[in-house]
Amino acid sequence: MGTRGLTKEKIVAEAVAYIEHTGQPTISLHELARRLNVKPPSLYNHIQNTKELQYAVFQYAIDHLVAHQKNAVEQLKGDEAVRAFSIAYLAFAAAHKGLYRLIMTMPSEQDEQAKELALPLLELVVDLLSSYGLCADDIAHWQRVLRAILHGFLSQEDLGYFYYYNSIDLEKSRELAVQCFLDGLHTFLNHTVKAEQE
Amino acid sequence: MGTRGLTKEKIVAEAVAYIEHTGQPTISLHELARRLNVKPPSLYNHIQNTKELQYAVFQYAIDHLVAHQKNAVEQLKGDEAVRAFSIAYLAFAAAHKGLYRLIMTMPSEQDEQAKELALPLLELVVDLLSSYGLCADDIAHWQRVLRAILHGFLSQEDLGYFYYYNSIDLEKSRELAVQCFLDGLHTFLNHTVKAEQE
DNA sequence: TTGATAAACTAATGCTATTAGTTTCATAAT
DNA sequence: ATTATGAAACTAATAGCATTAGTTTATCAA
Repeated sequence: MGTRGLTKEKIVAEAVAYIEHTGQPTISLHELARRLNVKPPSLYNHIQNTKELQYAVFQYAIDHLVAHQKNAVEQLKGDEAVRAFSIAYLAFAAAHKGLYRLIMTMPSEQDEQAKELALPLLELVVDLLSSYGLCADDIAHWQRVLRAILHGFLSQEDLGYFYYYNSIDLEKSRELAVQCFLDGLHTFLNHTVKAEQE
Repeated sequence: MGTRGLTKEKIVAEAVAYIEHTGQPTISLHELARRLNVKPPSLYNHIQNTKELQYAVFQYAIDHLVAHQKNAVEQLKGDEAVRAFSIAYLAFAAAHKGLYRLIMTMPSEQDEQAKELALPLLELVVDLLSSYGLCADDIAHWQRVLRAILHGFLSQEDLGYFYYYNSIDLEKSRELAVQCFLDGLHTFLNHTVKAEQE
């Protein structure tokens, strides 16, 4: 009993390890305590509640996703950057199922704190689209579209909605989805340019 | 005590009413029993477990969404149909937050039963894209893309990921997303036609 | 050596779902 | 009319979850 070198960092690390291993986005305090050789209430000496733990893991997930994405688009611009970003994004979700599931279930409309934590991801996509010469508003719009496509694809996949037509190549669908975004963006840019010339 | 005219239908109806009212995708048996003036274990005379209840509500949600969508695209074809479908889809999610949340959290990769129930929705989108002259495989791909965009948009919105740049018109983003899909599809069709002519 | 503090503990509460075993009521058969 | 059966309610109990209150222990500084 007494002091055992438990810290918030170790708790979060163990939670992350579990989530990475199982693919589930959460872990119960019971299971977490068991793995740390401690009784559940002891965890409350280091964390406020499960919410705070979730925030910490969410933070970790976002940080890693953002680092992963930054690395993927380094030195790239335009379509090439968008393509690299998309491929990396989808790959991250596949490699870290539990973490991505957390990212895609965690925040809620009212939860300001969680949304703050997710800001870096948004900024990254804004940067990604900055080389197309769009105005700030349009960057905001297209940022939403790109994220909707990528996230929507992953979400449907995860939910099993793409299970039907199983035989049909998922990889090709993904490429088409990304190409669709680029073609849609190009068409928009052409129209915008034309409109400005008149 | 004794018999009170409780049925599975009434239970499901009450669960649906709660979900529609609160916007939450689930209801606890405790709350459900309370609303039906019954003790929680009594519900087990009519349902197997919460899973079965969820299936029933999910079924209801899918049926209504499909009916709503069928009605929206009646008589329409091509881009007009896609646009009407998209607008109606997004409107349904807004009007039935709880039901759509259930649709977007319920099935899981391993749950064959839930995925069966969702099939009509898939078929609807396949029909929607049937007038473009795509081959079966390409319909399957583009069906995925359209659903990814619509669902991804709703999901991000619901999660609060579009909260930033709050001032920027959500409605316009939605229109851009749908237009993006159509432009992407048109570009794809042009390329396909060209390839066939060579 | 002592005393304060941090960090563990036990015990208990209250929320879930669920099961076992019991009672009651309505209906069908005598 | 009476009785018996089965459906549908009940009570009581179990088990898993988060959480709180109150208690003990170990470490570290005075």
